[in-house]
Amino acid sequence: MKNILFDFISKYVSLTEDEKNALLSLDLFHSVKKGTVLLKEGQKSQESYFVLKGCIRVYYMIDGEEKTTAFYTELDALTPHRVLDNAPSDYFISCVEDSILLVSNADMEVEINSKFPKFETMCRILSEELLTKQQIDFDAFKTSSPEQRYLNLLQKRPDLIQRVPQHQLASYLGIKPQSLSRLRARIIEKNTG
Amino acid sequence: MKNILFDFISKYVSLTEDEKNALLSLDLFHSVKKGTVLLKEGQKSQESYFVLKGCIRVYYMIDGEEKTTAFYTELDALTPHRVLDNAPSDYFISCVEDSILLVSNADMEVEINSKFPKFETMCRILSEELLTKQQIDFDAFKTSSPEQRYLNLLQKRPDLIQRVPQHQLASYLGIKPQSLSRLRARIIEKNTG
DNA sequence: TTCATTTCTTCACTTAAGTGAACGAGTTAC
DNA sequence: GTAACTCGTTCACTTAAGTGAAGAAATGAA
Repeated sequence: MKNILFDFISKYVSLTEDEKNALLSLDLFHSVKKGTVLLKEGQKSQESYFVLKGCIRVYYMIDGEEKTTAFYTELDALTPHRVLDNAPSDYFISCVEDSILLVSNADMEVEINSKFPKFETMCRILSEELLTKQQIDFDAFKTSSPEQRYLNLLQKRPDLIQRVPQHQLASYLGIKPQSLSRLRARIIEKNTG
Repeated sequence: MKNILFDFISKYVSLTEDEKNALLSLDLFHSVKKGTVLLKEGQKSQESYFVLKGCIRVYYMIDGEEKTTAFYTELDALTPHRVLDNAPSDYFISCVEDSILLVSNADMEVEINSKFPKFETMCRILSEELLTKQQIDFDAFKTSSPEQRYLNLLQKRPDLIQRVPQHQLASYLGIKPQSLSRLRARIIEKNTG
């Protein structure tokens, strides 16, 4: 697990042994069971998550229905956006699979940033990358139909289709589970006959 | 115009007269006619835009159809995301109305940032704000139907509905102009009885 | 002004997603 | 082991968006 983390960081900044040890001393690693809810609607989100292994999910509860808006898998970082304005969350975060997460809170970030300015640099770069990815994903979603979104997902994140329940995948694509079933049948139909 | 800019900046950092003059000496202000295309698909985008007056629009050309993904109006900032990885743009930016824009390029930003570190601070805060807004908008889009999106737009940006052509608005909502007409008729029907 | 173009709406028809119900295949709990 | 639940699929029906055509209104250009 340590290696996964340090390999990831090394893409952005290089760390000394001291810095690595300082990071490890913070007790960042957490094992989380499938189904665990990390953040509930109404709570003030204090923590950021980095996925080392497994999958976590963001969803809203609207008219009694879950609406999934994002999945985070290996090497994805999730900083709840309400952290900034400190308003209570209007969504949930939960664990799709048994996962190993790196969990940090604001205090830890202040501590590590003050000791090692490198981390701030890395965070800035990461947040710019995130913004770019976000914009590209948003544009792709807006400019395509549910079927195109599904085919796109099949290309870009084929693992998700295997590891995530269909009804969560459906709402991520902006449709109902029944429609996803139909849509899949339609695609198979096209390719077979 | 100058005042609009400095009032905006003062929300983030306070500037000395020297700094204000340095900014003004850069010749940032540009008047742009309605219909002008600021960036074409295939070009490498070098410029960032800040809208002082008017409205600009981002759109993709897919199968010969324009798909509008964003409108930027007074006090909105648009930094084309491909700037970061320097790949050619896959979208267009054009002027919806006669507008007054603040246009900057990478060279200017380097110059002003090196002279006045305050600007870098402001840019970091702005980019965090932008990421948060983006995430909220994306979630709202994903979790709602075209009709809900239209009603939401009516609440949040009623001016857009007046100043933007319906067919651009329609593609922004993810539907065809005919469907937007129908949708509007349906809403009026409901409210009338 | 006049002609042409763009823009918006309406209509009839097609296609795909929403809804509610039902069923079988797993899973989980007791 | 069995009952309860979850999950995915299918079906029939409803609703809303896509499509192509047509026409009225507004806009722009010669």
